[in-house]
Amino acid sequence: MIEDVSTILDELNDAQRNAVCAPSNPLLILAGAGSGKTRVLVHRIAWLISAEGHSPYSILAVTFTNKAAKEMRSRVEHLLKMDASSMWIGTFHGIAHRLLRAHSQQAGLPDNFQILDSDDQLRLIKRVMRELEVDEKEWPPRQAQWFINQQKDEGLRAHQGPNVSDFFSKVMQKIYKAYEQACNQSGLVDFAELLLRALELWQKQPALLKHYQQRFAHLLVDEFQDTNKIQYQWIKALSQNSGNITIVGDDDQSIYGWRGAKVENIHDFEKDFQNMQTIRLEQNYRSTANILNAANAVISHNVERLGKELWTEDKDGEPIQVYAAFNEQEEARFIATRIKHYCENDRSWGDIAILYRSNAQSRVLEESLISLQIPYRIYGGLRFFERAEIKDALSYLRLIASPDDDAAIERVLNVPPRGIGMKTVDLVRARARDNSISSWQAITELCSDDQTNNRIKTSLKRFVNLVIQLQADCLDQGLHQQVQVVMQDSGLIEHYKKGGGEKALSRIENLEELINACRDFEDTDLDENLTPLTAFLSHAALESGDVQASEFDSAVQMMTLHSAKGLEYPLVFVAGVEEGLFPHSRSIEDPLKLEEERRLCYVGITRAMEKLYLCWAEKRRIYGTDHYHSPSRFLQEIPSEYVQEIRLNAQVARPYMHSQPSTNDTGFNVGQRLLHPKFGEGTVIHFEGQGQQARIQINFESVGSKWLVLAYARLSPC
DNA sequence: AACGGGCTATTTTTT
DNA sequence: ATAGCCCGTT
Repeated sequence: MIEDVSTILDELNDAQRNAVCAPSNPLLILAGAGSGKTRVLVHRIAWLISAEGHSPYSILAVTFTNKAAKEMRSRVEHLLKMDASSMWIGTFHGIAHRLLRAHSQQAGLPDNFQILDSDDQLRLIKRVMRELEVDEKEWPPRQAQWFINQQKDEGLRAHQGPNVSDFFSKVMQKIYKAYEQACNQSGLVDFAELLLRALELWQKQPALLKHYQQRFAHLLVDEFQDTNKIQYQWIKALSQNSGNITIVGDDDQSIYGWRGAKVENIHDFEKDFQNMQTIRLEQNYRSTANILNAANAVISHNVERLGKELWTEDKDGEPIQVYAAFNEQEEARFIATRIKHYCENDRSWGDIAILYRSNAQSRVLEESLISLQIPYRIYGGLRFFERAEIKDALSYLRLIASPDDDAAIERVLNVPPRGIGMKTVDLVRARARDNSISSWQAITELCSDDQTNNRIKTSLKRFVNLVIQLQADCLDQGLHQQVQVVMQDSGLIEHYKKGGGEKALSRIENLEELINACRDFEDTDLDENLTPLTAFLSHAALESGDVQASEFDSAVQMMTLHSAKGLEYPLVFVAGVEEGLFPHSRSIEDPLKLEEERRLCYVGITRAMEKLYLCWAEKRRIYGTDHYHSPSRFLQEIPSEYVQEIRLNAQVARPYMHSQPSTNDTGFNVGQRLLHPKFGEGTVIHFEGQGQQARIQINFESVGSKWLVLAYARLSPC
């Protein structure tokens, strides 16, 4: 504990200080990018404890990602020089999980419930659909998954259903119902369910709610603009009485509307909580003035804003470099070359980030980096606990914890292959469905049923015995021994070894890594209410874990704009700043989605501390076909005084401001507006062929895109 | 059970 | 372009 509380306020600016020691009333901190948001949150926690004398136990701090939670915890510990491990700092899901474990009975859950990640969830949905005989071609399981999660995010149970009862909703609803039943049958809880159950716990158990309202006298919520309906309701229920709630957010950085986040929650907060105070953090400590001004200019084109303008005491810095490339290869080559030069001047690879709108863009960039021997690290992709071999091993562990876990059974019933084919699996499923029992129970029944074919019986019995044997062998074992036993005796290791080649090798390595992960876990937090195994399984599902492998090597960081939120780099490249890609073509039509794209652009720009490159390519190959794009409107929204254009390639002899893409012998240009006597106005998007054979592709407002033979089409510019 | 051909979808992602 | 997935064949 620190004696002199004023140290908490040292080195804060006025706004930050006001936020840190604001009275315990509803407090909204509108914190712009790079304005010291986390800092304020951490210092406010410290203030509550040290200056106001509140117990650390009375504080609940909620974040969205495990990374943010970890960082907050360690910074609180650092600032207060105390152990914060007993404090409740965690993700929404993590905290919901903890509550549900503590009150599983009252939440209507079995005490050994398991968590389904989205992959598990999809598999289960597929299975349910097959049982309902819903055609997967016609009704993509992904869509059903999306529907179910969306319903849950809105707080709707399967029986409540959407107001509209069109055919689509009816089918989806049917799947939702069956899925819900399957989850309950097997004691399975998906991510959205964690949140929904946690909310229902408040609603159904007023006494319990009251207890936690008193317990958590101070609630702090990070990245509030990302909360969905359920999360907000949960927060509200917990803190509305006391009003001791601090939320930190930035409506300009709301980029997850597409997955249920509601910026409107910030507005509702104002209505729902009396005496709310708003504090704006507008001084930016990250970027040069040029970068900041550009970001401000872009975001000012949005209508839906609470209003906030970042400023800095920093110097102007270098102008923002806008590079027009001929195609994506050239763009990539340019970026790689610039990186090479930058690092010759004693800068580290790790100071650099390449950001892009969609993951598909990473490939070309990667190739260029490789050819110039630049080390890089790509974010995204499969994480450790999502790898197939890991999930197989975890499924066996889940069966030890609870054999009724259908999702786990489905996964490993025939992995490694033990002669349980589709036919047998169908038999099991049918039995389970008809008798409303779990797959495990169905298998046991089939094994003792004289009707069952002997061959089938033998293979099923082998599986049953295996699981029972594993359970027995693991009984008094430590966690990592359990994993070891399971992997050996289930034949998983053997199975993957047989695969041969590079892939098999890395799989084995991963499985060995799993044992290490268990060892590490054993040394750390063991929840007294849970068996180590259950705790570990939950940990695996809730913290799927970044690939940490290359984290310590200095490498150029490549990631999507979305995953760059919260990070900062001295040098940032944004690749593919083109209409149709960024803003994405699927967002261009809808003004709300377009604003979200613009916020994404704002996030991208504000990642840069010293130097920013915005790159676009005139021609880009997407899904195997060439597309001609004009420079993104976001580029044009940056006043030219902050920008410097780079044109190395003589072929692109055109300033980005006035888009006038590639000419060819037709006399028309890509991007040009044309009038057709029948189809009306449209934009040229493509050419093909020359002379009499020349064809032109035009995106008409009335009929969409069409290929026309130039010699016959009576086109006129407009 | 393993392989291969044809078909399809393909923004963003955490938990 | 390409990866995943289904279905048919070996």
